[in-house]
Amino acid sequence: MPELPEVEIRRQYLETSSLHQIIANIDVEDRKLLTTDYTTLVTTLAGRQFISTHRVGKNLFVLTDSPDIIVHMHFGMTGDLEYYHSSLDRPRFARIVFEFTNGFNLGFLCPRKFERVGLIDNIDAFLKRKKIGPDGLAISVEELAERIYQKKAFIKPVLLDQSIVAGLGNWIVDEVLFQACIHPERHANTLTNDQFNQLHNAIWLVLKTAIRYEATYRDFPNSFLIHVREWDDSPYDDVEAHKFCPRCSTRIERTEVGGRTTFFCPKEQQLR
DNA sequence: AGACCTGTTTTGGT
DNA sequence: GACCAAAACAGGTC
Repeated sequence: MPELPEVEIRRQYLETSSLHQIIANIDVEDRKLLTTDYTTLVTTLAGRQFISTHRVGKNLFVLTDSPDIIVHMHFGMTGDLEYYHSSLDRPRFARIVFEFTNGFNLGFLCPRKFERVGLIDNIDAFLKRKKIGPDGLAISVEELAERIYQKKAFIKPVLLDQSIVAGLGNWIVDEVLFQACIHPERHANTLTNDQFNQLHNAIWLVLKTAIRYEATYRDFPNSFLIHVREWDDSPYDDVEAHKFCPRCSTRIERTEVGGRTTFFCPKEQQLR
């Protein structure tokens, strides 16, 4: 699921594959995926080239050779990028394709159509309008504490809220709370200073680890909770082994918090 | 008013 | 073949 680490990897991918090539056309299979009118998108971008990238949370911005023409990409839950040459190699679900004059293409893959692409003219204005908070890797402990401290809701939905801190999705929040030993239903305004520090460290650890392993979950350290998720292609034969806490061997609980599937260790992540 | 919570959207994989 | 997963936003409640 493209959360901050996956979007960072896609950013690096786009940066190494698709800069400094002139855009000839954009092929769009389903216009619902666009947040900008199709004709405007094509006429604005034709003849231009991508020159750099920027990421905030799960949002990828691709800057062009015109300062106020920026492509915004959001990868939804299954979005991906693939750079390819021949149209015969067009990947499945490449519903938006940036065609370059050199014959290469950048495909934006959208299997579930939860993805969005559009033009913006100013990144800061966009972030403000969308109420996107500081990036998970850029936020300081003080800033994090300040923002969480005033919320009364459960800590899990608070961490999922992109206006508090940007880039954390469902599995990352579970992992962060596990690493910080905080119960997902702990009320945000009851956290101690120690816990804010643990939370900040955990966010850093989880995001950095995910980026280092290019978000390939099975490669993550054994100390990670993520291995209990069934969609982790287990490298081990005994799938049952993954249903237990990697630190204390207690059976991991699966519940719903704020309408989202939640995994946690009932022994190490207790309320109060 | 504002904080919080729930429902809807979308489709492929199981 | 029904059901689940996900993020963001709309709409609801108190």
